[in-house]
Amino acid sequence: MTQFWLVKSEPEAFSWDQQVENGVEPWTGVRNHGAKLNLKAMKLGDRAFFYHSNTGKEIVGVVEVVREAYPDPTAEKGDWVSVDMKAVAPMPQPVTLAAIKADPSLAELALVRQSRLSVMPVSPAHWQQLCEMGKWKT
DNA sequence: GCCAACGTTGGC
DNA sequence: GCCAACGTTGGC
Repeated sequence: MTQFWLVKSEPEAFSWDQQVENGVEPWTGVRNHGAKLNLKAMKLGDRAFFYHSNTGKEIVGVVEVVREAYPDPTAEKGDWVSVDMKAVAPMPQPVTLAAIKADPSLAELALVRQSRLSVMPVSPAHWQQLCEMGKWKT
């Protein structure tokens, strides 16, 4: 069964434009145990919102998992993992954090509740709602 | 094993 | 630039 996620990146470090340009890109550098567990739970074909933190603060696109968890090549020690993500398409209309926070039905979203978590699950209901807000065409 | 100090992330 | 949240480190 396909699951849904949200991954964050500071656009100064790695932006949606770079993801689109590269096509498939390893998602490395996660150094938080909660986020690591989420990476490990990702399956081929799962989709994730690509969120720009810090600058932008909005969901800008959708990516798909094309390789499941493997040891993070950028980790010098510890058993951190990476997955490979492929750009699917940009959000026709980016969904801002402000819009998410303004909607009471999204108050349970981990993005709102745990602002520091960089990889988090999104429930199917929330996924659908966020897609509608972003004018996502399925 | 507890807890204070400190560092990092991310929103404002 | 500030501050809240929270993870990590180190003394006891």
